[in-house]
Amino acid sequence: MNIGQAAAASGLPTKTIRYYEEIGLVPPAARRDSGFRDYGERDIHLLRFVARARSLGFTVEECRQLLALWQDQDRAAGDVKRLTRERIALIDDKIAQLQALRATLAHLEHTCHGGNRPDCPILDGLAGGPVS
Amino acid sequence: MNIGQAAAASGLPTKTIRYYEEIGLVPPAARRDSGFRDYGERDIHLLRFVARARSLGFTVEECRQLLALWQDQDRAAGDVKRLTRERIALIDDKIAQLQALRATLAHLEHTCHGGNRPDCPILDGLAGGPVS
DNA sequence: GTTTGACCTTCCTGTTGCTGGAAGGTTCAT
DNA sequence: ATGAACCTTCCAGCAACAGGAAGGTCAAAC
Repeated sequence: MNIGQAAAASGLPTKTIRYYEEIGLVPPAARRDSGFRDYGERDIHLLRFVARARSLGFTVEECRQLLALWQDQDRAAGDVKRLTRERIALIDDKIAQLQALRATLAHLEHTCHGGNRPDCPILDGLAGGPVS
Repeated sequence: MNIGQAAAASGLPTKTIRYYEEIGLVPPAARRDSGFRDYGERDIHLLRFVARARSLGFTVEECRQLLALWQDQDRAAGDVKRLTRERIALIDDKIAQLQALRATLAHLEHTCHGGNRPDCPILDGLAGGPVS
Protein backbone atom coordinates (compact mmCIF):
# COMPACT_ATOMS: atom_id res chain seq x y z
CA MET A 1 0.00 0.00 0.00
CA ASN A 2 1.59 3.30 -0.99
CA ILE A 3 1.29 6.58 0.83
CA GLY A 4 -1.77 7.79 -1.07
CA GLN A 5 -3.75 4.73 -0.09
CA ALA A 6 -2.43 4.96 3.44
CA ALA A 7 -3.69 8.53 3.49
CA ALA A 8 -7.14 7.45 2.33
CA ALA A 9 -7.20 4.63 4.86
CA SER A 10 -6.02 6.69 7.80
CA GLY A 11 -7.68 10.00 7.08
CA LEU A 12 -4.39 11.88 7.17
CA PRO A 13 -2.99 13.85 4.20
CA THR A 14 0.15 12.41 2.63
CA LYS A 15 2.03 15.54 3.62
CA THR A 16 1.11 14.96 7.22
CA ILE A 17 2.14 11.32 7.16
CA ARG A 18 5.58 12.23 5.81
CA TYR A 19 5.81 14.96 8.39
CA TYR A 20 4.99 12.59 11.25
CA GLU A 21 7.66 10.25 10.00
CA GLU A 22 10.17 13.08 9.71
CA ILE A 23 9.66 14.22 13.31
CA GLY A 24 9.74 10.65 14.54
CA LEU A 25 6.16 10.50 15.74
CA VAL A 26 5.68 7.33 13.70
CA PRO A 27 8.48 4.94 12.70
CA PRO A 28 9.92 5.18 9.16
CA ALA A 29 7.82 3.30 6.66
CA ALA A 30 9.22 0.36 4.73
CA ARG A 31 10.39 1.16 1.20
CA ARG A 32 10.01 -0.61 -2.09
CA ASP A 33 12.84 -0.85 -4.60
CA SER A 34 11.49 2.22 -6.29
CA GLY A 35 11.85 4.21 -3.09
CA PHE A 36 8.09 4.44 -2.57
CA ARG A 37 6.91 4.05 0.98
CA ASP A 38 5.01 0.85 1.64
CA TYR A 39 2.39 0.56 4.36
CA GLY A 40 0.74 -2.46 5.93
CA GLU A 41 -2.25 -2.93 8.18
CA ARG A 42 -0.28 -2.30 11.36
CA ASP A 43 1.00 0.99 9.99
CA ILE A 44 -2.51 2.07 9.12
CA HIS A 45 -3.67 1.18 12.58
CA LEU A 46 -0.96 3.35 14.06
CA LEU A 47 -1.76 6.25 11.76
CA ARG A 48 -5.45 6.03 12.60
CA PHE A 49 -4.60 6.11 16.29
CA VAL A 50 -2.59 9.28 15.81
CA ALA A 51 -5.26 10.83 13.61
CA ARG A 52 -7.91 10.24 16.27
CA ALA A 53 -5.79 11.53 19.10
CA ARG A 54 -4.91 14.68 17.12
CA SER A 55 -8.55 15.24 16.23
CA LEU A 56 -9.33 15.08 19.94
CA GLY A 57 -6.97 17.97 20.50
CA PHE A 58 -3.96 16.11 21.83
CA THR A 59 -0.77 17.85 20.72
CA VAL A 60 1.84 15.98 18.76
CA GLU A 61 3.94 15.66 21.91
CA GLU A 62 1.00 14.21 23.81
CA CYS A 63 0.43 11.80 20.95
CA ARG A 64 4.01 10.66 21.41
CA GLN A 65 3.25 9.86 25.04
CA LEU A 66 -0.04 8.18 24.19
CA LEU A 67 1.67 6.04 21.57
CA ALA A 68 4.35 5.04 24.05
CA LEU A 69 1.68 4.08 26.56
CA TRP A 70 -0.30 2.29 23.89
CA GLN A 71 2.66 0.16 22.97
CA ASP A 72 3.81 -0.38 26.53
CA GLN A 73 2.53 -3.67 27.90
CA ASP A 74 3.26 -2.59 31.43
CA ARG A 75 1.60 0.77 31.22
CA ALA A 76 -0.68 2.04 33.92
CA ALA A 77 -4.12 3.16 32.84
CA GLY A 78 -3.80 5.95 35.39
CA ASP A 79 -1.18 7.68 33.24
CA VAL A 80 -3.52 7.79 30.32
CA LYS A 81 -6.36 8.98 32.49
CA ARG A 82 -4.20 11.78 33.83
CA LEU A 83 -3.24 12.94 30.34
CA THR A 84 -6.88 12.92 29.38
CA ARG A 85 -7.93 14.90 32.42
CA GLU A 86 -5.27 17.51 31.79
CA ARG A 87 -6.50 17.90 28.25
CA ILE A 88 -10.09 18.26 29.45
CA ALA A 89 -9.03 20.97 31.87
CA LEU A 90 -7.28 22.85 29.08
CA ILE A 91 -10.38 22.59 26.94
CA ASP A 92 -12.54 23.92 29.75
CA ASP A 93 -10.25 26.91 30.12
CA LYS A 94 -10.37 27.57 26.43
CA ILE A 95 -14.16 27.34 26.36
CA ALA A 96 -14.49 29.75 29.25
CA GLN A 97 -12.20 32.25 27.55
CA LEU A 98 -14.12 32.02 24.33
CA GLN A 99 -17.42 32.49 26.12
CA ALA A 100 -16.16 35.62 27.84
CA LEU A 101 -14.95 36.89 24.50
CA ARG A 102 -18.25 36.15 22.89
CA ALA A 103 -20.14 38.00 25.59
CA THR A 104 -18.05 41.13 25.09
CA LEU A 105 -18.40 41.05 21.34
CA ALA A 106 -22.12 40.34 21.53
CA HIS A 107 -22.56 43.29 23.85
CA LEU A 108 -20.70 45.57 21.46
CA GLU A 109 -22.60 44.25 18.51
CA HIS A 110 -25.90 44.70 20.28
CA THR A 111 -25.26 48.35 21.01
CA CYS A 112 -24.36 49.10 17.38
CA HIS A 113 -27.13 50.37 15.16
CA GLY A 114 -25.34 49.00 12.11
CA GLY A 115 -26.56 51.68 9.73
CA ASN A 116 -24.66 53.84 7.33
CA ARG A 117 -23.83 56.57 9.78
CA PRO A 118 -20.25 56.68 10.95
CA ASP A 119 -20.86 56.57 14.68
CA CYS A 120 -20.11 53.10 15.93
CA PRO A 121 -20.03 51.95 19.54
CA ILE A 122 -17.89 48.96 18.64
CA LEU A 123 -15.02 51.10 17.45
CA ASP A 124 -15.59 53.49 20.33
CA GLY A 125 -15.42 50.55 22.69
CA LEU A 126 -12.19 49.35 21.18
CA ALA A 127 -10.69 52.81 21.19
CA GLY A 128 -11.77 54.16 24.48
CA GLY A 129 -12.52 52.59 27.78
CA PRO A 130 -12.20 49.06 29.02
CA VAL A 131 -13.86 46.62 26.71
CA SER A 132 -16.00 44.84 29.23
CA MET B 1 8.21 58.28 25.07
CA ASN B 2 10.39 55.38 24.03
CA ILE B 3 9.25 51.92 23.13
CA GLY B 4 9.47 50.49 26.64
CA GLN B 5 7.14 53.12 28.01
CA ALA B 6 4.87 52.70 25.01
CA ALA B 7 4.76 49.01 25.82
CA ALA B 8 3.80 49.70 29.43
CA ALA B 9 1.17 52.20 28.33
CA SER B 10 -0.37 50.03 25.63
CA GLY B 11 -0.07 46.63 27.21
CA LEU B 12 1.86 45.21 24.27
CA PRO B 13 5.41 43.82 24.54
CA THR B 14 8.10 45.85 22.79
CA LYS B 15 8.77 42.94 20.48
CA THR B 16 5.17 42.96 19.39
CA ILE B 17 5.12 46.70 18.77
CA ARG B 18 8.17 46.45 16.52
CA TYR B 19 6.57 43.51 14.79
CA TYR B 20 3.34 45.43 14.13
CA GLU B 21 5.39 48.24 12.67
CA GLU B 22 7.36 45.83 10.52
CA ILE B 23 4.24 44.26 8.99
CA GLY B 24 2.67 47.67 8.49
CA LEU B 25 -0.20 47.19 10.91
CA VAL B 26 0.77 50.46 12.59
CA PRO B 27 2.66 53.32 10.90
CA PRO B 28 6.41 53.62 11.54
CA ALA B 29 7.16 55.45 14.74
CA ALA B 30 9.02 58.74 14.78
CA ARG B 31 12.72 58.48 15.59
CA ARG B 32 15.01 60.50 17.76
CA ASP B 33 18.53 61.42 16.68
CA SER B 34 19.78 58.38 18.51
CA GLY B 35 17.60 56.14 16.40
CA PHE B 36 15.26 55.32 19.29
CA ARG B 37 11.60 55.16 18.45
CA ASP B 38 9.53 57.98 19.91
CA TYR B 39 5.85 57.58 20.73
CA GLY B 40 3.19 60.17 21.49
CA GLU B 41 -0.33 59.99 22.87
CA ARG B 42 -1.90 59.30 19.50
CA ASP B 43 0.44 56.39 18.92
CA ILE B 44 -0.43 54.91 22.29
CA HIS B 45 -4.10 55.29 21.51
CA LEU B 46 -3.59 53.38 18.28
CA LEU B 47 -1.60 50.64 19.98
CA ARG B 48 -4.22 50.23 22.66
CA PHE B 49 -6.89 49.91 20.01
CA VAL B 50 -4.95 47.12 18.35
CA ALA B 51 -4.20 45.44 21.67
CA ARG B 52 -7.89 45.35 22.54
CA ALA B 53 -9.00 44.12 19.17
CA ARG B 54 -6.38 41.35 19.24
CA SER B 55 -7.38 40.34 22.74
CA LEU B 56 -10.95 40.02 21.48
CA GLY B 57 -9.77 37.47 18.97
CA PHE B 58 -9.65 39.63 15.85
CA THR B 59 -6.82 38.48 13.60
CA VAL B 60 -4.10 40.89 12.56
CA GLU B 61 -5.73 41.19 9.14
CA GLU B 62 -9.07 42.01 10.72
CA CYS B 63 -7.33 44.59 12.88
CA ARG B 64 -6.08 46.18 9.71
CA GLN B 65 -9.65 46.49 8.49
CA LEU B 66 -10.89 47.77 11.83
CA LEU B 67 -8.15 50.38 11.92
CA ALA B 68 -9.02 51.50 8.42
CA LEU B 69 -12.67 51.82 9.42
CA TRP B 70 -11.71 53.56 12.64
CA GLN B 71 -9.75 56.17 10.77
CA ASP B 72 -12.25 56.54 7.97
CA GLN B 73 -14.56 59.45 8.57
CA ASP B 74 -17.05 58.15 6.03
CA ARG B 75 -17.19 54.63 7.33
CA ALA B 76 -20.45 52.82 7.80
CA ALA B 77 -21.09 51.34 11.20
CA GLY B 78 -22.65 48.39 9.38
CA ASP B 79 -19.23 47.27 8.14
CA VAL B 80 -17.92 47.10 11.65
CA LYS B 81 -21.01 45.31 12.83
CA ARG B 82 -20.63 42.74 10.10
CA LEU B 83 -17.00 42.05 11.01
CA THR B 84 -18.03 41.64 14.61
CA ARG B 85 -20.85 39.28 13.75
CA GLU B 86 -18.56 37.15 11.63
CA ARG B 87 -16.12 36.91 14.51
CA ILE B 88 -18.92 35.92 16.90
CA ALA B 89 -20.00 33.18 14.49
CA LEU B 90 -16.45 31.85 14.34
CA ILE B 91 -16.28 31.83 18.11
CA ASP B 92 -19.56 29.96 18.33
CA ASP B 93 -18.25 27.33 15.95
CA LYS B 94 -15.09 26.98 17.95
CA ILE B 95 -17.00 26.64 21.20
CA ALA B 96 -19.25 23.97 19.74
CA GLN B 97 -16.26 22.00 18.49
CA LEU B 98 -14.55 22.21 21.84
CA GLN B 99 -17.67 21.09 23.65
CA ALA B 100 -18.02 18.06 21.41
CA LEU B 101 -14.37 17.27 22.03
CA ARG B 102 -14.82 17.64 25.72
CA ALA B 103 -17.79 15.32 25.75
CA THR B 104 -15.85 12.60 23.97
CA LEU B 105 -12.85 12.93 26.24
CA ALA B 106 -15.01 13.04 29.35
CA HIS B 107 -16.77 9.89 28.23
CA LEU B 108 -13.48 8.11 27.71
CA GLU B 109 -12.11 9.35 30.98
CA HIS B 110 -15.22 8.26 32.81
CA THR B 111 -14.99 4.70 31.55
CA CYS B 112 -11.35 4.39 32.62
CA HIS B 113 -10.68 2.86 36.01
CA GLY B 114 -7.36 4.70 36.21
CA GLY B 115 -5.60 2.04 38.21
CA ASN B 116 -2.27 0.40 37.64
CA ARG B 117 -3.54 -2.34 35.41
CA PRO B 118 -2.72 -1.99 31.74
CA ASP B 119 -6.24 -2.27 30.34
CA CYS B 120 -7.39 1.19 29.38
CA PRO B 121 -10.59 2.06 27.54
CA ILE B 122 -9.16 5.40 26.47
CA LEU B 123 -6.40 3.82 24.44
CA ASP B 124 -8.78 1.18 23.19
CA GLY B 125 -11.13 3.91 22.09
CA LEU B 126 -8.36 5.72 20.25
CA ALA B 127 -7.12 2.55 18.63
CA GLY B 128 -10.27 0.76 17.71
CA GLY B 129 -13.70 1.94 16.80
CA PRO B 130 -15.14 5.36 16.21
CA VAL B 131 -14.35 7.71 19.05
CA SER B 132 -17.83 9.02 19.64
C1' DG C 1 6.43 0.24 -27.37
C1' DT C 2 5.52 4.49 -26.11
C1' DT C 3 3.05 7.96 -24.26
C1' DT C 4 -0.02 9.92 -21.02
C1' DG C 5 -1.39 10.99 -16.53
C1' DA C 6 -1.49 10.00 -11.88
C1' DC C 7 1.27 8.96 -8.49
C1' DC C 8 5.61 9.14 -5.78
C1' DT C 9 10.32 11.24 -4.04
C1' DT C 10 13.11 15.12 -1.72
C1' DC C 11 13.83 19.83 -0.72
C1' DC C 12 12.59 24.54 0.20
C1' DT C 13 9.50 28.11 1.42
C1' DG C 14 5.47 30.08 3.70
C1' DT C 15 1.86 30.21 7.03
C1' DT C 16 0.23 33.05 12.06
C1' DG C 17 1.77 35.88 15.54
C1' DC C 18 4.83 36.46 17.75
C1' DT C 19 9.26 35.29 21.19
C1' DG C 20 14.16 34.69 22.29
C1' DG C 21 18.81 35.80 21.69
C1' DA C 22 23.17 37.88 19.90
C1' DA C 23 25.94 41.88 18.91
C1' DG C 24 26.26 46.36 19.40
C1' DG C 25 24.81 51.58 20.41
C1' DT C 26 22.48 55.09 24.02
C1' DT C 27 21.09 57.14 28.24
C1' DC C 28 21.28 58.16 32.81
C1' DA C 29 22.56 57.89 37.56
C1' DT C 30 26.17 57.36 40.55
C1' DA D 1 33.90 56.87 34.00
C1' DT D 2 31.52 53.03 34.68
C1' DG D 3 27.57 50.14 35.16
C1' DA D 4 22.86 49.03 34.54
C1' DA D 5 19.12 49.44 31.90
C1' DC D 6 17.56 50.71 28.02
C1' DC D 7 17.50 50.76 22.79
C1' DT D 8 18.76 49.10 17.73
C1' DT D 9 18.87 45.45 13.90
C1' DC D 10 19.02 40.86 12.39
C1' DC D 11 18.46 35.94 12.62
C1' DA D 12 16.35 31.69 14.46
C1' DG D 13 12.62 29.15 16.06
C1' DC D 14 7.82 27.64 17.96
C1' DA D 15 3.25 24.40 16.15
C1' DA D 16 1.80 21.65 12.68
C1' DC D 17 1.63 21.39 8.75
C1' DA D 18 0.57 23.20 3.33
C1' DG D 19 2.16 24.47 -1.27
C1' DG D 20 5.03 23.94 -4.97
C1' DA D 21 9.23 22.82 -7.85
C1' DA D 22 12.06 19.36 -10.06
C1' DG D 23 12.40 14.96 -11.06
C1' DG D 24 11.53 9.59 -10.78
C1' DT D 25 7.82 5.58 -11.25
C1' DC D 26 3.83 2.97 -12.37
C1' DA D 27 -0.22 1.32 -14.90
C1' DA D 28 -2.98 1.50 -18.57
C1' DA D 29 -4.37 3.03 -23.11
C1' DC D 30 -3.13 3.43 -27.85
